[in-house]
Amino acid sequence: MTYLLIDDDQDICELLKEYFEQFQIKLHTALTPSSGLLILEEQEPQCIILDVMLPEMDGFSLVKKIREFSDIPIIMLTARGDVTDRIIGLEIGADDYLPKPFEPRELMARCQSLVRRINKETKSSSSIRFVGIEINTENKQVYLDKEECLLTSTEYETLALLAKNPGKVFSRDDLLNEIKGVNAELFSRSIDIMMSRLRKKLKNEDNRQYIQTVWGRGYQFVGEKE
Amino acid sequence: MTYLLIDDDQDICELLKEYFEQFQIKLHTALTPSSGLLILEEQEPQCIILDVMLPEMDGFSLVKKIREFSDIPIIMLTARGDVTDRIIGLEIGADDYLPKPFEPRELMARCQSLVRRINKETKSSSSIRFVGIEINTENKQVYLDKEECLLTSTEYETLALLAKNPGKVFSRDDLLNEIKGVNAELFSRSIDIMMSRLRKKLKNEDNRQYIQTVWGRGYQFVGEKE
DNA sequence: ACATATATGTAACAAAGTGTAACAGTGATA
DNA sequence: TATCACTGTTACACTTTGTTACATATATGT
Repeated sequence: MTYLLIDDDQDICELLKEYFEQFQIKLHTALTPSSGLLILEEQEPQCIILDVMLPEMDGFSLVKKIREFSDIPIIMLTARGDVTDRIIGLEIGADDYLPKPFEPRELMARCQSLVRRINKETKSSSSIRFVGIEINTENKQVYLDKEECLLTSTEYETLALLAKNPGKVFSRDDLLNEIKGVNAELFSRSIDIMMSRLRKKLKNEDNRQYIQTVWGRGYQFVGEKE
Repeated sequence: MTYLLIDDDQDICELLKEYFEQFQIKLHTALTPSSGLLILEEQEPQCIILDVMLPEMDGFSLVKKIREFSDIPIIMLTARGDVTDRIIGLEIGADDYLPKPFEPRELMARCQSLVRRINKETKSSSSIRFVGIEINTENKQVYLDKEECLLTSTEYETLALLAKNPGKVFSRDDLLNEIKGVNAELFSRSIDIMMSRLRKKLKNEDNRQYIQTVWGRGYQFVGEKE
């Protein structure tokens, strides 16, 4: 678990860092929005805690900026009693707020509640599900419209890798490295052949295409979330 | 939009019912947990607002009960300043709380924030829709008057980029950078050709032009919102 | 109005990337 | 050994994309 706190009060940063550590949560802290954005990119935290009053840029603008590229849960720290602040924050895209001063325990509870909810929505169980397909990563079986679909191990690994990152484009290199482990020869068509075989097996009645070619770049998984 | 309020204070129920109506939100109200559960089953609201103090059964037990069969967003109304109440609520599975007394506008903002988040996570609007065209960004398919329109990956990416920013003009540079990633050579006509091909494929019966040339500057998407 | 320079639309061609059938090699198993 | 499932190679057809070339459209100066 990694969270990010953006607050210009060094004392609060230190305090919360220690408090969160007790619960095995790594709390990265940033005193300015710009350094916060950097950490956000590098560490990919599960949750952001944000003070409304910040140097450089106020908290609302920062929320807007983050929302341009990420759906990460955001909790804002506002001045007590300032209702409009809280409403604006929520309307802009924050997920929660906490009036200052607050108890660390409450902040923790709110973070965990948010993160739990998001995690449940996204991954949760050991199955990756999209409309018409279920990929059980535990016993490595694939179901097409509830029908079991028999894949070879390579086919399964490839599909699972793609489906874990829907929309992400994997080059043939990436795939060879991820699946075969080593960097095999690049001028091989083996990936193409495997994709062809995989696609043939994944044909269901809707004629849905789960694996899509991105010309000149590789392959990607596409599917509608259930 | 349908929400459910469970509160034994008849006045608050009436007040909020009227307030929410202004925003085209149907607020069902229940004075007791048992009747609340009934409504929950029948109406399938998108969000539940719950008073902590209730007859029959306290709010926390009710949250637990609801959580046994549903992940619906729950907002709890607590007595002001009672931190433990709020923490317990969150830990048990509520998604948010609001201390009494509260402003209706804030309650509304919190509800909408929660519902928006859930909808984004699950299904809902992963499609960009305009009159006569639908761009499903999840499975990357385009429909013209409900008819599937087969685009190549470059064509799709270009269309999606333009349609995500209707009215915004993209220069050929912008497009090359966004689609190809790098800043390819500028004196190429490849974008023009692709637009030509894309336009040809996007011809529907109305002869609507979704992609418009902005002379000397680039291209933009135009479409009527449904 | 006209000429000129510059932008854009698109057909036709060329180059590169991809799909897949058919065959071949590999290793496991009986 | 024979069999079988799995994976990779070759070969060829097809798709996607970019280039050239020319027609057309727009802006600007005289």
